[in-house]
Amino acid sequence: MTKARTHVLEAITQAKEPVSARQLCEKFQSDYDPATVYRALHYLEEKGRLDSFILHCAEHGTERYYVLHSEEHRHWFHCERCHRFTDLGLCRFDDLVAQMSLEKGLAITSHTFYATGICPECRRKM
Amino acid sequence: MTKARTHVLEAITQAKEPVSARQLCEKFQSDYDPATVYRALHYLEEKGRLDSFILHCAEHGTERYYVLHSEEHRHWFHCERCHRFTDLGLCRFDDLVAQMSLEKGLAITSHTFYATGICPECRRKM
DNA sequence: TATAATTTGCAAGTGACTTGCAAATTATAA
DNA sequence: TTATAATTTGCAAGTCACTTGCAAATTATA
Repeated sequence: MTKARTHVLEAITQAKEPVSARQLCEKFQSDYDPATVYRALHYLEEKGRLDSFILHCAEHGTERYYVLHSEEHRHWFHCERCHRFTDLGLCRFDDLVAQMSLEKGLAITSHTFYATGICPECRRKM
Repeated sequence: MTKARTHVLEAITQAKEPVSARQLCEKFQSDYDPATVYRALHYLEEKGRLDSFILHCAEHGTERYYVLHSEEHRHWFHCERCHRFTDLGLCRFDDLVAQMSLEKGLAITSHTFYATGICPECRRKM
């Protein structure tokens, strides 16, 4: 592991919620080139240390977010105000997805789910 | 309605499955500038005639897809081989989403769901 | 250590849009 | 129906989130 990769992994470990590539590029802008950050993310995901997903939000556009890899499949809520994520826990859609799969004869290998709205903290401030 | 907007809306109506902006730009490349196609899509969505969502697939990257607007919230399956969509029917996640919302005190205003894998036609050809 | 293999920074390139602006359409008024 | 006002279009350039080529700098292996 090189310094860049170690630092990127540490940043994501400490975040405890999904972090976008752009956030990491900003955080490390005085240490590493964006290309290095992106390459570190690819490397870490390829090595199974990170998971990622793409989410679109009106304010930040379409970005890829990274979390530490886990065997368990989780879903996230994204706050439209503060842009922080809330863990929605382990996936509870497996039965419904299996049912859809059966109904249409599909071989569903993965699914994407996320919820958006306002988190409790932001609601309090409204 | 101008000609461009009418033609874009017709193309989406005939497709009966989500169509990407890029597909429409290609279809109309000899008739309209891509900027016009994009502007027509914004106009039609703004006027409530279209709904859209963003989906990322390995082969086509991240693109916005458009369908005719409907009051009912539906979800789609995207085939990784032929890139066609299969309608998964009306949303069945409302109860689960409400439950997540309650558990975490979130004001969930929308959610995104899509499944990916191989459709029956592509599976037959494997 | 010396040498081989890998990674990094920089700059340029991509893909999916987005925007400024003048010309062409379309809508409204007379 | 035509004059005028408002909107839309095409073109070219710009933006944003990456991606890539290549030589220099690191890191790994002998």
